Amino acid sequence: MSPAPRAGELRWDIIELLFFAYRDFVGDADHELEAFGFGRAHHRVMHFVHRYPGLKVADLLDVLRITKQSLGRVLKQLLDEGYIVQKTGNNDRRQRLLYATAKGEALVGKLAGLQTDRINRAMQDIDTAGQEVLRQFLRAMIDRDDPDKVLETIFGSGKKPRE
Amino acid sequence: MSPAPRAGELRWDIIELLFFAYRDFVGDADHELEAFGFGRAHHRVMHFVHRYPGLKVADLLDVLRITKQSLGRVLKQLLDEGYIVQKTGNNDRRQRLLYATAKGEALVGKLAGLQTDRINRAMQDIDTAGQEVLRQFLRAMIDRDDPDKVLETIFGSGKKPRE
DNA sequence: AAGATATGTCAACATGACTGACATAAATTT
DNA sequence: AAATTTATGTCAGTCATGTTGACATATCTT
Repeated sequence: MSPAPRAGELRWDIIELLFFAYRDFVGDADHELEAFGFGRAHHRVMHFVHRYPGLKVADLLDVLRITKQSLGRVLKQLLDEGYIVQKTGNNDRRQRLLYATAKGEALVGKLAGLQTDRINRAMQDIDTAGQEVLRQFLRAMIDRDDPDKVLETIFGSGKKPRE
Repeated sequence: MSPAPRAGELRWDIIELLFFAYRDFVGDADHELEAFGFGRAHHRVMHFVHRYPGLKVADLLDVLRITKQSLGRVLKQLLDEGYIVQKTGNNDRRQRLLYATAKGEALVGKLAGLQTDRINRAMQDIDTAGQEVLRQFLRAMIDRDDPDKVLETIFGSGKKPRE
């Protein structure tokens, strides 16, 4: 009845640190995106298309976990403005494989640069072993049931999509 | 020894891990919130009111970095449904100090329990030193210029707001 | 008494989610 | 060959949560 759930056991500190850390982490990109008239949705699409060239629309929907209607608007803008191109699939001509253009790569790189600066700053006093603990933690925070194509790459072979 | 990236290299791996880890982390709460007809906005408000009892409305606006109009709708629902109560400030009777009710604490505790389960799972193979590295990293990811009242508490004295 | 501050509220609007329905082209199955 | 399924795109409407601007009220400060 009186729940008093597990008063001493709750990880309030980590929960809060994750909130603030992620807020400021995405804030770096948000600021820059304004200048382009884009939002977070555009960033996420650009990021994964750049990192996993030739991604199918269906794969992207899986990764982002949004509906095709929602993706449609954002993707259309990125196509119209020349940040992404589509190529018809070789085996299956219904598929539209997605690739970042040079313009798209430049944008994604700029945003990743800002976020990398923050990460490097936060890691500067952490040795190599500590950095590996960090990766281990972040990977273990991610659901592994029903992984999408990107997570399969991240977890499956350790093979990296780009250098 | 994973090669520490040379200057100029981008931290694609960490950027991506943060995206997926945070998505699944907040996903735990999102799912549960649906049953209450609430969203993330309600969760954030409940969390900080619970953790920092007697928080002023203005402080909450600072922490959440949203406008009072946006907060207003969410806060009104939480007040109407009895998850939060307001008390007039002692020194300054214009202030409305916010407190979680038992009902509110139960909800926040439940959500924190779900997230704590995930954190514990992710930390199970990490020793105490590693866990401290983790906290250090997350703290270093947060902007420290212009800290709000909550961040002052987190950074300022190390004094914890609750057990 | 006048002004500043803390809060609340009305109205309008933007973004990025959602559901449901339907269209087209291409692949697959019968 | 015809029927069905799949991959994608699109129209229309809704919802949640953010925004700006204007204004009201109570209370504190000067």
